[in-house]
Amino acid sequence: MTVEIAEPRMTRAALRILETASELFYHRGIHTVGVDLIAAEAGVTKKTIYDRFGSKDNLVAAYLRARDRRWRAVVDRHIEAAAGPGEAALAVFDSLEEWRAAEGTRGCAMINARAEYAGPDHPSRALAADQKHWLRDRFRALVEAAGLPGSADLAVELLVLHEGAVVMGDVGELEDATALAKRAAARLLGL
Amino acid sequence: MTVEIAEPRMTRAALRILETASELFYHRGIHTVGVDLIAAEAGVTKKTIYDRFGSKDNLVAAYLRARDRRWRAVVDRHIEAAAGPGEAALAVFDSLEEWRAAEGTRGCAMINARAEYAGPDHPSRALAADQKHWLRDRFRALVEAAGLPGSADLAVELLVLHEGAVVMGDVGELEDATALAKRAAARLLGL
DNA sequence: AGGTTGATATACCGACCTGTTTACTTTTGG
DNA sequence: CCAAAAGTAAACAGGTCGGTATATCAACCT
Repeated sequence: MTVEIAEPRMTRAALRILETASELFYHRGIHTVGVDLIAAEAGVTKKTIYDRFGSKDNLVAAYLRARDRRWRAVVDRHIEAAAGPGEAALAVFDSLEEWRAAEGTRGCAMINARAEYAGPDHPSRALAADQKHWLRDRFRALVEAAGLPGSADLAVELLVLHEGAVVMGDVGELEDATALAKRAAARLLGL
Repeated sequence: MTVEIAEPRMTRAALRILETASELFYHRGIHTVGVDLIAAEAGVTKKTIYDRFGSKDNLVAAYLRARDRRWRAVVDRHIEAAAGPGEAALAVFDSLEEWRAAEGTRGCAMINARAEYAGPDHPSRALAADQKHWLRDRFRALVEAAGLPGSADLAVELLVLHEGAVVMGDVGELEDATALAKRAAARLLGL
């Protein structure tokens, strides 16, 4: 159930558009950021945006997809750098801290996009499901490799902890939520 | 740090407005629901809405506040019905299932509102912080009453689990996420 | 009885937002 | 070298949305 969207031709201007749109969308929300603002901020005309991306919706989808790709790369890097499968599962929580330090603390872009576009047809729905399933499968593979029983359930538990940490890192000034989530994950894994 | 908003006079029409607005806001998102739609759906004119609530922002704040009150009542009922403090902490996860069965599965209204209104001044920010702090404090009191050490950290861990369960109950077709979160909470509590 | 209050009905305004169009200039690759 | 592709510039179209104005009607409470 992978999600496919027609990839626009990524010219230099298109890259600049995507970068600034990503910044604006994530930090200010999608519906509050107009195409005109993106054009002005990227030093580009609206025509170029519509020539490259066709519609704001397509630009939003491209933003979510690109961000997802970058995030998965960060997670994978932390997993591969870990000493063993158990440590790798915990390292995912470290990747969250690194990701947040670099990207900001406005929660999960997928979840936020879902909140803005409630309809069942918007790409953000499928993209978010994809992303969460991907992380759950990563957790499951690691838990299995660690030789722990009940890997399917345990993977979902880790996923829930992770998503909770993502949310609570934004709301309510609980900066140590991620560290505590990691500690809780370790106890759940018996480490 | 409680949040105060001028309470509008809750006439019968105002109640109908608030009810239908709550339904629409939660299930379709806030910015996609126009004031005209709310008026039509509630069988009320726009003037009545503005006479009662003054602005859409005020209506949104009233929606979030009312929903928060109802939710806290459900949680408290489950806590009070539990046999002991440990069971009460776990019962919060049962209250989530009841709440979701009655209200739907579009995640936390506060978090969703925060996603739509990114600005630091919007009431949803303070309201969400309030709500999460309230639940954390409930958890902390219960963990303390159960005589468990490290109650402050444990409370945050339970809160993270809870918020993760709220999110994952919506995204990614993981219906058992809440039950698994409860199981994980039990293990973290040593129950 | 009558004035205050709540509500209806309807038209309207200004701002904003997505998307298009036309005409012109720059870049770039075969 | 030159044509195709990419981008600039600026105006405009069509629609939506939050909010206001005016005039009218019905209920309620001293």
